[in-house]
Amino acid sequence: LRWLTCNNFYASCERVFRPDLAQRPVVVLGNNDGNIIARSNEAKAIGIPMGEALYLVKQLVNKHRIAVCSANFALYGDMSNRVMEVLRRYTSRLDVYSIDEAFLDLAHVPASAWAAHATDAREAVLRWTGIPLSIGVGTSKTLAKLAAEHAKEQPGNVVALSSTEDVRTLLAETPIEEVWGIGPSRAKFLKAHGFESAYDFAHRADPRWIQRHLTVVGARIQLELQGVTCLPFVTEHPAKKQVCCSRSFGQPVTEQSHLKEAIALYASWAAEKIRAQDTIARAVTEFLSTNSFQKHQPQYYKSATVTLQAPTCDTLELASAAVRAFERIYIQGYVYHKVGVILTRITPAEPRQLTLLDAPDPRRNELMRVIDEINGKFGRDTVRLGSTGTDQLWRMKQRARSPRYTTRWDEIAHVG
DNA sequence: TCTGGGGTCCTAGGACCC
DNA sequence: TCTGGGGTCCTAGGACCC
Repeated sequence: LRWLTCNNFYASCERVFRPDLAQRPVVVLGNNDGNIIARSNEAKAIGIPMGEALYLVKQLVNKHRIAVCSANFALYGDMSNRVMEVLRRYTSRLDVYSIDEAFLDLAHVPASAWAAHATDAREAVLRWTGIPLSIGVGTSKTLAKLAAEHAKEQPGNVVALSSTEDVRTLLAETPIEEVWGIGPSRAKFLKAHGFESAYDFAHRADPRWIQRHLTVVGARIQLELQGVTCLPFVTEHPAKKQVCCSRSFGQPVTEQSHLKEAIALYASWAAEKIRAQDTIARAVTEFLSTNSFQKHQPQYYKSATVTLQAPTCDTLELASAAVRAFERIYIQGYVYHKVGVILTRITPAEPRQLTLLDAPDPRRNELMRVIDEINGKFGRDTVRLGSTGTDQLWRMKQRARSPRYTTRWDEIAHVG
């Protein structure tokens, strides 16, 4: 098994089309340009913390001439697809874990050739996409991932755990909280019982005791660290069981009509997502909240769920259900910061459970198909519900988004 | 002035079925 | 004296991931 991680993926994507950024530290901001969600190595070295609010590090940004980019997920998603396509040449089975990580099945490669094979793949991806990778090789997903993390600091960015001695050394120098699946809560618990390193956990902890206190999840992590595969290799990802669309507003919102516009828009996006995976949803949850960072202001968070008579992927039905849920929980007088729509109880579009009394209108399916086709061709929201508003003053801010170089003809890179 | 947006899995408990 | 032994579906909350 081999684990791959793209290095500082979002920052690397920005650099592919902006060679002038190669010599400068780069940070990428989350939606609304609020906080930092990706940093180049140089930005990390300067001491910009992950997740930090931009305004709190403004002085460092100015002092070191750090390039600041708004998030451009259309670009990152497309670059990710390109990286994965190159990787498919180096394995018969690819498990795409996230936008910037994947597992390759290396069953056909002997341990002695792991490092050379990984270096070949790394060079091909760099040459053909411009994206640098770190690669770790191990006999379980958890070990491969640990090796890849370690590879970020090694020259060549490749680490192969080819012998039990390699594994033992790496585990011994890895603090328990750096193991995949051990978060703050489990790390605290394990340390309180004297297990400080990944090695302690893998070889000194009693499996029955782990099962009792950390459930089967903890038991699997321990076996994985011992080199025993417990996590499945996933080449076909099943449809999402839950789909969420939410954004914080570009400015504080008090008008009920503006909240409804945002809810209708997010419900429309969520509906598009479930149609894209050929599914329908039966339950619609709507939530709204004030800004929890504004501690002096009155706070309110609430969610409500509407269950539909029959599951659907129809934008009009889902948007209307979301607004109904909203009307049950909305209270006038608060300054709102965010709303979101979550679709659950998702099932395949066929076979479909109908209601006893209403026959579905086939024209609605056709309408959705046409809307998706138009928006796919001419860009998101080219056709949308009137209830999503006209001026949309509440929309998020993105002051410095790079062009969508690879997915929009009118934003393609110019040379010369 | 200013603080992201998505997901998954596991367990326990309730309601219900034969 | 004694009162079964399996299941499913759903939800909420916790923990974790990128």
